[in-house]
Amino acid sequence: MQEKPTAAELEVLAILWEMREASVRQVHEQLSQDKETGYTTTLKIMQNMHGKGLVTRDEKKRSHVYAAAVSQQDTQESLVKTFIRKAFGGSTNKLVMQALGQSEPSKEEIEEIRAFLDKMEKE
Amino acid sequence: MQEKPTAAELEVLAILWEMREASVRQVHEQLSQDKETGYTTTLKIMQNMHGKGLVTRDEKKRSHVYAAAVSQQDTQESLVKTFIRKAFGGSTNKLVMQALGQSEPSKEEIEEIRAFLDKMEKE
DNA sequence: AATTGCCTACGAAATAAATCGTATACTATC
DNA sequence: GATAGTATACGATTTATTTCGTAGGCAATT
Repeated sequence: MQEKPTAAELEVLAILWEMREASVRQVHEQLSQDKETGYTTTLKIMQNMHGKGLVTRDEKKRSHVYAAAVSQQDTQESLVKTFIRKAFGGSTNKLVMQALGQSEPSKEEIEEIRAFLDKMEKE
Repeated sequence: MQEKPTAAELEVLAILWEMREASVRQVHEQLSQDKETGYTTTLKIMQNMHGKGLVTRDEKKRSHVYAAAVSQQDTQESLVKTFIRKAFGGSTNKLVMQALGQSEPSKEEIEEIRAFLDKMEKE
């Protein structure tokens, strides 16, 4: 089973899922649009992630090329599972209703959920 | 705005929301059903929470009586908001579908969500 | 009044996570 | 081949969180 990413690691994963692959420099440039942070901090986090197996890296080039080693799907699944357990006593429906209730969804978004429910029910 | 509870603090809050009010001893007995932990650890966490304003306490009795000072609703709202932003790039629908998709909801649970959507749409 | 048991307070240690300074290496260009 | 620019490695520091030992107080029982 994969190691659970920390908050900082998750930010890096989000960027890698988006870009498919990237150097530390590229990731850092993305990151620093949102927050003030040093280059070596980003580097260290990505090195840690490599140690944990959360990312792969290609060391052929001088500046290593990183890519996510865990899928967004699997990671989100694991995060949601933990979150439901810790914050909603294990009730998925409570989380879902809380989330929908506070988000003021548009008609289209509501329709999307309905369609999803219909599809689930068929299986 | 309320301080965001840490993981350990959230466990205590969950118990206080359930019990309405409780001594450290009572909370600790609940907690230690799930995990091995020392009494003074629970005590310290609850003292910290008092310092942060997450709980109130009545010191009249020798063993103080604690109660949650933040509502379950508000706390979950804030946790969900942060979680959607960090783990789902801000998309409530993605979270909702991920959660439903992995939970194998029963017919009743699906109906509950449908009813909730209907109700939301009316408002 | 001494003993026992349970309580709070408090500081400090242990653990986890994030941050960054500095050393060192590679590469292109002058 | 010296210099400038950019890379990685790595240890140390900082910050946040969790854990718990120990001291001192109060109250019931002997």
